[in-house]
Amino acid sequence: MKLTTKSRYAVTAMLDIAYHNKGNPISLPEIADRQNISLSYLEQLFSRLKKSGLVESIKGPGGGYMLSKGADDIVISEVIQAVDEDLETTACNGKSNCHNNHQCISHNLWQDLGTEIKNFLSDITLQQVISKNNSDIKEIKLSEY
Amino acid sequence: MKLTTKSRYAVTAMLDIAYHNKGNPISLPEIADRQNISLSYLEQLFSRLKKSGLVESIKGPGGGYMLSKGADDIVISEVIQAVDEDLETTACNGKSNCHNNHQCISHNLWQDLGTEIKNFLSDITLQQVISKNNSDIKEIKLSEY
DNA sequence: TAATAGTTGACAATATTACTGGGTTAAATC
DNA sequence: GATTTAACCCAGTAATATTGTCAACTATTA
Repeated sequence: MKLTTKSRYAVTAMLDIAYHNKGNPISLPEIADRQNISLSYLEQLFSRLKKSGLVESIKGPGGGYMLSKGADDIVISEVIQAVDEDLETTACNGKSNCHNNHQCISHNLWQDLGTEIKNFLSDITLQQVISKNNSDIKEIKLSEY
Repeated sequence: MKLTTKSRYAVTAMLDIAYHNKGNPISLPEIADRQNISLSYLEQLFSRLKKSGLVESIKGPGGGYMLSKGADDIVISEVIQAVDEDLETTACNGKSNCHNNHQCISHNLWQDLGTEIKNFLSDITLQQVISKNNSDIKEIKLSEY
């Protein structure tokens, strides 16, 4: 489970769709403008998101992308995995170049942590992030008065 | 808070030191061998880890690196930040190129999530990861008999 | 004191990844 | 049917990660 600007863009774009979705598809130029991500790059990301079955596309004017599941049915980790395709294998996974036990143990150390991070991101849906943000906004608005 | 192979190497190396530390310093060639990381790269990473005050070095034969604090006093997030130096600013942070509210909201969406991830990694110490792993090992050894 | 094992730093070279730009195809509207 | 809008595809460039090499410098040990 890597976590780079690439995955951030992907998650941000997915959040953008979930947030602005009113039943109609959202076009990439829209997202590119709102999120300051280059259109070309978004296209590449969405190519992967589509392959992973997270979004559906409609061509032509008025077209764009829609979530293929509900926003409360898509977790952050699957968005990240869709664009990263990283199997995250450590060098010592049953291979012969494992000299001793210590090496295996050290490798396991990270894997444990990696699993925890993944579990964490598997517990958060797009909808949860949006809802949390909306309540923050409400608080801000309230405090203005 | 980025999370790349680079930060994984740094965390793994720190875990390696914490795990093998018996009061004596651990040399980078040892770690490079155990973790299959190139020595050059480790040197670069530890240059940063030292600048951040996470490790201390002893030169000469028998030398190497030691944790400058206890393993239960070093959290994962500070290791990652030491090698990544990433301020992680979104494009719309009080800048003038924020066209509308929607853009700000979308940017905030990620920042909320990023904060949660960081908090999560700030709650885990090196020692916790190692202890968890040790108990796993005990279970494995028990099941062998 | 000489030799050795180790850290430290600088730098170049390469491999990988992030990102950009230009064209093609499909659908909708005029 | 021409034009527009948007997805889609492919090549190129820029940035970053990773490895390699060389040269000090430092402490240990013989």
